[in-house]
Amino acid sequence: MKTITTEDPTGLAAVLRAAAAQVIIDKGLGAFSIREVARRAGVSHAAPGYHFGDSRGLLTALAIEGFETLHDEMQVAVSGVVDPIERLTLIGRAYVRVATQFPAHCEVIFRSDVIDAENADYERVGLQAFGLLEATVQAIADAHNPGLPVTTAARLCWSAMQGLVELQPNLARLDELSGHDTLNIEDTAAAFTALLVSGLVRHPA
Amino acid sequence: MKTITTEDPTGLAAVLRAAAAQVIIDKGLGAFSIREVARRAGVSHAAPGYHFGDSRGLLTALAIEGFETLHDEMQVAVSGVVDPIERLTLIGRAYVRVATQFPAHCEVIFRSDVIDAENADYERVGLQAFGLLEATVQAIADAHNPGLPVTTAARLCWSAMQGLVELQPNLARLDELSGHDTLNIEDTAAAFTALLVSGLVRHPA
DNA sequence: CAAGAGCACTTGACACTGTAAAGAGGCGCC
DNA sequence: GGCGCCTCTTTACAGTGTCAAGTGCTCTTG
Repeated sequence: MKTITTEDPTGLAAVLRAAAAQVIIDKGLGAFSIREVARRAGVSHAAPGYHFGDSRGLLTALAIEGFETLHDEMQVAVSGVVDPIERLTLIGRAYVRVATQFPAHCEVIFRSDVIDAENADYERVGLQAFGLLEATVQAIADAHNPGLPVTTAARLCWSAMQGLVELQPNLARLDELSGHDTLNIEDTAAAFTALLVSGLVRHPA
Repeated sequence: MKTITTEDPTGLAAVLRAAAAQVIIDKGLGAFSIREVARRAGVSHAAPGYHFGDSRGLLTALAIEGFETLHDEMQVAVSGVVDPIERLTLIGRAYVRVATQFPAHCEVIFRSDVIDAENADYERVGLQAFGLLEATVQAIADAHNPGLPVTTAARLCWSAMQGLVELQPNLARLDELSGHDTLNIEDTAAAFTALLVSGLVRHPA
């Protein structure tokens, strides 16, 4: 289990990843610059190239770290919890929490225009993380709805959480314009999960 | 009603927008270059700067066009349909259809790192598009579930669709790896809507 | 212990980028 | 006719990604 290095990373590669994340946070992915990363790490402008090939390689490494953290945090969040619906809720919360805590990593995860989405490690950790979610949805199906199309449902849950993460700035702005105060993103995720579980339509009891 | 100019745009600004979209499609947003846009439009490299200020301005213009098209297409899709659930399904289909048809525009819509998300027109057309969705969810609540938290539900729907659009390449790759064939994205959107409406859990009848 | 090999970088170079400033040409209007 | 504006072009410059070559350092091997 390897997560994002937050304190005193050893090895230049880890230092560079951390610096890259910070650059994305400070200047945005659109203004990301590999030379700026090198500058912050206190090394020559070509050092990142040695470790990661090119900027795509560096960002891919970040995406992999992000997926790993996502998987680990979701795993930790559900440990000891048996009720599958509760597990799904905790997974959703963990998802958006990681996205909030490591915005740079999560911003890069699905941006196939700047990362190498066919990287073997990327695919492996991605599958691993998605597998965790799918197993939980499967457990819900087993317990409450045998006819549920599990794969589709799991993809819907993932889409909803990723969509929430992406839309978050716009939703916050929406709240700002309309006056009501913004709901915590983790609570929004929990509210989404509740709706996903029970549906938009009230069924006859 | 103004949509994306697909044939013979008049005026350099429109030509530049169209060229920009094509550059994003061909080289990806990560490799987007304003000079390349100018080259394709057959003008000097500084011409886009005159019309849009900087690259952020150009991409913001694209995002606005995207929101407008989204709104118009969703509107057209539901015209004449009264059943709110059917309307929601059609809106979802329209959403992913537009995203497929104009990938460059939709790729840029929520990327606040490369666009100016506080642009007044951007906010206006965004609100307009979201309003259409929210009204439909409200109609569902009125007809089938008065207790539904409409705003949250509408945001969930939007998140799910945007998430689907973003995850689409990964989902397709997932299918590829596991053998089954990929479902059409529009059909996936419809399946998502069906699940959103009825929920993950089967309720006692 | 000296020679070599390989690793982890640095230096230098090049083509390309975004953006600002100044220039140029055409057009309508007083 | 001259003036000013609108629309673009030219010129310039600092910054960028990436490649090739160079540099020191360590570790191995004879």
